[in-house]
Amino acid sequence: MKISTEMLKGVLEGIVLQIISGGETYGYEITKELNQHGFEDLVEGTVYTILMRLEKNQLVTVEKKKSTKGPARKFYSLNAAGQKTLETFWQNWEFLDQQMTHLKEDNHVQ
Amino acid sequence: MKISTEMLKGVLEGIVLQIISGGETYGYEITKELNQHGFEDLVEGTVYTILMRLEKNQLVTVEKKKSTKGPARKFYSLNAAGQKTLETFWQNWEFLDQQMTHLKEDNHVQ
DNA sequence: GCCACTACTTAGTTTTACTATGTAGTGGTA
DNA sequence: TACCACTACATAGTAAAACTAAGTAGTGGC
Repeated sequence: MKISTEMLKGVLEGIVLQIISGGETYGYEITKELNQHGFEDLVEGTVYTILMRLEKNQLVTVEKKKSTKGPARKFYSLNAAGQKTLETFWQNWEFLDQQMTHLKEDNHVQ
Repeated sequence: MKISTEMLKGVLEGIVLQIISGGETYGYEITKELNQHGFEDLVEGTVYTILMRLEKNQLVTVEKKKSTKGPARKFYSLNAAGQKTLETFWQNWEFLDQQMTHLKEDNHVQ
């Protein structure tokens, strides 16, 4: 099973924030992690554009570190604004989740 | 609480399908119903574009009926393809929901 | 006659993710 | 040492979906 790409809009940014909140990480690793957790078709390009957006919106701090396996990695961490945004994201998600549950149950005629 | 608009992309079409599956209805009514169920900021224009997409994609049948309160209403019903799409939508939603739950629990460091 | 409410339509914009491609560093191996 | 696989980041252009904003039109009440 894979997730329809349109359904991810507005959710993917929160997902990436959540992963970063679990500990300093970088784009390539985030992509691999998501690929192994249901987001099979997600490619690097998508993750990098999100990371750049997060940086532009000042939700993360970035630190470049050398790797033994390739080019230098850009490690991302959440700052206070990022934490706040993440909390708001989960509140929104939970609210939407509730509405969807109601919608399905209330409206289920059959 | 209102739902962030970006989070709705790809979800709203399923929501509208679900509402129609509960019984023949029309755009204006769907809008009002959603406005009263957490989707406060949703406006008619958005619903109508979705309805036209559903019609274009042949997921619904349309019947025009006179109203005593204004212009004629366009009543929508799901056809077989619409039912199928709705089922797939809920499967996708549930899968995403599960992934989100895992993501939040597995990754929750604090 | 005007207004509120009902009801549908649509052109243009914004946001977000995808497609596709490119650049570059490291280590293994033939 | 030349090549390849893998690691790692960047970005221009496109597509999809919802929003903004404005319009048209019918009905009944005051």
